[in-house]
Amino acid sequence: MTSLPLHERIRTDIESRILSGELKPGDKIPSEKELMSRYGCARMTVNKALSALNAAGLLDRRKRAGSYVARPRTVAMMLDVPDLPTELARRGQIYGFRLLDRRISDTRRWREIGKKIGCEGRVLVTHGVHFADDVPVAYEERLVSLAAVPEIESQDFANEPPGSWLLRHIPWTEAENCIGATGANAVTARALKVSIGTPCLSVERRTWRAAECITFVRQLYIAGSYELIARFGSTGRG
Amino acid sequence: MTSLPLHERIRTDIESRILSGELKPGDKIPSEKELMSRYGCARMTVNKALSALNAAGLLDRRKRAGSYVARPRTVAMMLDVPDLPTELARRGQIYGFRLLDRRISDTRRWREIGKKIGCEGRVLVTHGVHFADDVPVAYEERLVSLAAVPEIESQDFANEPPGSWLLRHIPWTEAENCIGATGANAVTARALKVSIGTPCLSVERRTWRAAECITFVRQLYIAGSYELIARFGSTGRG
DNA sequence: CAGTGGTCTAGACCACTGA
DNA sequence: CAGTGGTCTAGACCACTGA
Repeated sequence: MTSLPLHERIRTDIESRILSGELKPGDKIPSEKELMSRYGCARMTVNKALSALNAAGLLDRRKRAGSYVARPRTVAMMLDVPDLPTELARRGQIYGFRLLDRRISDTRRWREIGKKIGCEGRVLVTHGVHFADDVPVAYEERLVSLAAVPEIESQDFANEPPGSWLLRHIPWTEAENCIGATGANAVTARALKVSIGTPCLSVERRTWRAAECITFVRQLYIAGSYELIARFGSTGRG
Repeated sequence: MTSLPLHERIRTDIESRILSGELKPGDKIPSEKELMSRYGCARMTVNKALSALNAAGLLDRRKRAGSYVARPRTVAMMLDVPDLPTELARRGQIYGFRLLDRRISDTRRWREIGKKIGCEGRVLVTHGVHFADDVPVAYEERLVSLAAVPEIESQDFANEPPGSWLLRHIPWTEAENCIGATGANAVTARALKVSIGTPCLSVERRTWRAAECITFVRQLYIAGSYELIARFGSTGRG
């Protein structure tokens, strides 16, 4: 039981009153001045605690009016998007990747490539299959902007799939995932060694670094082989 | 061009050097003392900027050693989990719900119910179908703990599906989603008016309020009818 | 106009930990 | 042991905005 810093104790104190329902949405929180005297500390310390609760979406703070318990919003959950090799290693399975196809395209010739990745220029296009213990689990199509990541042109992905290479080398600032379901088509069914129409979890992700698009990836996971976990909760401060 | 607070300017200044690649993973950031004199400000101001970058995962800070540009990590994304009626209204579609089945079970008799919801006692069990413009989009099985939500026993869900009723009445503090794909079975295929084996997006969610389990829901969305969006980015501070 | 939160200062003490 | 970051203080000025 290591003693928490004071601003953390103030934060969790108020947080637990909100989560327990003792403080309801719309209720007023005491002003910083009042909390100063209640906790016997400087205003900066109270401010740090309330600012954190504000950033976490639990409080609405307005000048002159004060701090109020926020109404619950359209809830956003934390979705863990692990690297597949890392995830399989955690499960004790052996990861493998087979590159099926690797070429360089140009969005000026192939319009649909530009639509997928969302930018113009030369693009590295790869297709491959992820394996767990030599059994196919996912088919992957990936586009990488060579304007943003010129170094990737010299990679052969013999030891490491493109996604893991990117994760290790290229910092990114924004990403968007689109998650759905689909049936395997002729190409993906053959690559995954399943029959056409087999249900698959589809994850499409676009990644940017400071407004410059880096990569688009579409992964198809055979139903049952892989699941995404999303959590919401006060315990999520790893 | 409203002038940003100083700590924000320091933050974005360093952030942009990291994102541009000028500062690479592992590079050392000047100490707070040095940044104080460089920006001509107090240490608290520099600290606020660096702490924010640390919280955002862009810096690793260690005592005595200093602050270093972090290696990009496996990142957790924000997953929007909207209420289905709300989401369809946003798209301009008419929402409908048909209750297929409603009964009360007890986990002491039906063990598999207790395993799903993760608690003991009397449980309201419903099955239903969500419609968009009178077309089925999702099949739903829901369990609600009557110990946690006794009021729900008197609801008939004629005007509102159980999920929306819960969202409006019961605050929750923790939730876990499990997202996968599956093929429709005989029961769900008939309810959704699709053929058996049709790919579906499966979303299972358990919800708790301060360690007390509230509800378990499993929804099957017909492939293509619904997608989940998850985002990550510095712009996500709505 | 008066109370609130946002920001900032110029100090301070401390725990930690790598040189 | 010396430099670093974590925390905290006791002030201050200010912009904002609802009573």
